[in-house]
Amino acid sequence: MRRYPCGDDTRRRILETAIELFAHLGYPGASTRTIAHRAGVSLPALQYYFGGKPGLHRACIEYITEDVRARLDPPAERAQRALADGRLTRAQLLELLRSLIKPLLEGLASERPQSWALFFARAQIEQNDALDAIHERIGGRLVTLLTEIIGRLLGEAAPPEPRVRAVAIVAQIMLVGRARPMVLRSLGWPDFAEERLATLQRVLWRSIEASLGGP
Amino acid sequence: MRRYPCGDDTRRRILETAIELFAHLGYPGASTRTIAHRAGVSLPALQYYFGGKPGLHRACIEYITEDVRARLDPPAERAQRALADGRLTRAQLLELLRSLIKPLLEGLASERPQSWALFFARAQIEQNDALDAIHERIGGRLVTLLTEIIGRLLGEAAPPEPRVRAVAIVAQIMLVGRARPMVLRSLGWPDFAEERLATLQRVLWRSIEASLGGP
DNA sequence: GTCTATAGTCGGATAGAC
DNA sequence: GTCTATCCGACTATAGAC
Repeated sequence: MRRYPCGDDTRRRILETAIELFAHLGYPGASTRTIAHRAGVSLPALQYYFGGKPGLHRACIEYITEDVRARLDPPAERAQRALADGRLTRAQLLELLRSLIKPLLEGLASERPQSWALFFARAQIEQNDALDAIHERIGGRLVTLLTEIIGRLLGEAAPPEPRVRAVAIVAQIMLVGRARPMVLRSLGWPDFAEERLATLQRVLWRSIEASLGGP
Repeated sequence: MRRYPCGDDTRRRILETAIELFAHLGYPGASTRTIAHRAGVSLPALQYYFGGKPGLHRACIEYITEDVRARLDPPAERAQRALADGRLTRAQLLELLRSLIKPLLEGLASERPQSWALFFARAQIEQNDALDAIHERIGGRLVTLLTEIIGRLLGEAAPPEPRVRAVAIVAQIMLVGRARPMVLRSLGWPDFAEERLATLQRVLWRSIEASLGGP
């Protein structure tokens, strides 16, 4: 773990600016000049802190995944313990499911200006390292947990079914972050302001619950 | 409607090459040089046929959306007529829903090499014209139809609910095309070869059906 | 109509002063 | 450690020959 004596918050500022610009302009479109300018540092500072453009991008991935992982970890551990403990009622299983889904939806939809979700979406399409990092730190564990819960909710079901359903549920939630403009257009909404987000959350949850056999 | 006396299939070849490269390298990453080279034409030919890089990209969008629209039109019109005709049983409504969803899934997942889906995904994030074209020619009508069908299936439900659910269903299906690498990794599948695609299709449909109250 | 050659712009990276 | 000034490569677009 390196220390950045004089530049710890400079580093932060560069990272957040870079995420914003990578998200809005794409990796090739966001020039190091623009990033440096908007972050209020000189061009060689990027070289100094991150070794170059690819290094900066990797650092952005780390910065984001680390944050999301931290937010997702507590409910994930709680769920894991509960599942290990033994028999759970249907209501308890649904509650576990909900506790895992809720922070994901909130985190993707409202917490950060939306740049994170866009960065996410772009990285997933453009870069392979990003995919690895996301899957390793977030996606893999989440899907495994959801699969376990769904498997119990569905009772006996052929092996791939719970996993496919878990992925489909994550997809429904991710769509808020990833396909935001398309979704807003289709819904005729201007944004995901609080009440609308709450509506979306409620409807999605009702749909998921129903797809698993109802409450 | 313009004619391209000597270059109609040249135009086609350029378009398909361009889609492939835009999809894999992104708009800024796919240089006109590379596109021209891979298509077996000279650099100025792109200028001649499409007026420049932006024009070429617009033409790609048109080429794809026109194809998808053509494939989606027959079931959409059939559904529209059926809905106008009057009372439909639950089974009939579900069958309509399925007839709209099926070509979408097949088209996105298998028909074209996957480049189309990637092009789609990129364009949706990067370009606004693409979003307009897609919504106008495909998404808007599809979501409206699904909303109508779902509204009837759900009986009385608050206004936004059927529409939100329609969008969520489209999202689940789109995920096959858009987040393909992520989905494959999460499922531990190498590809969407026939049996696996069929499994996916079956599970998704069962889940959708259940979320709307079962068969 | 289709090509070769080139102009003009902008990108990432670095050398060297402070 | 952080800056200014600069290099070199790659891109789009166009001018003009055939």
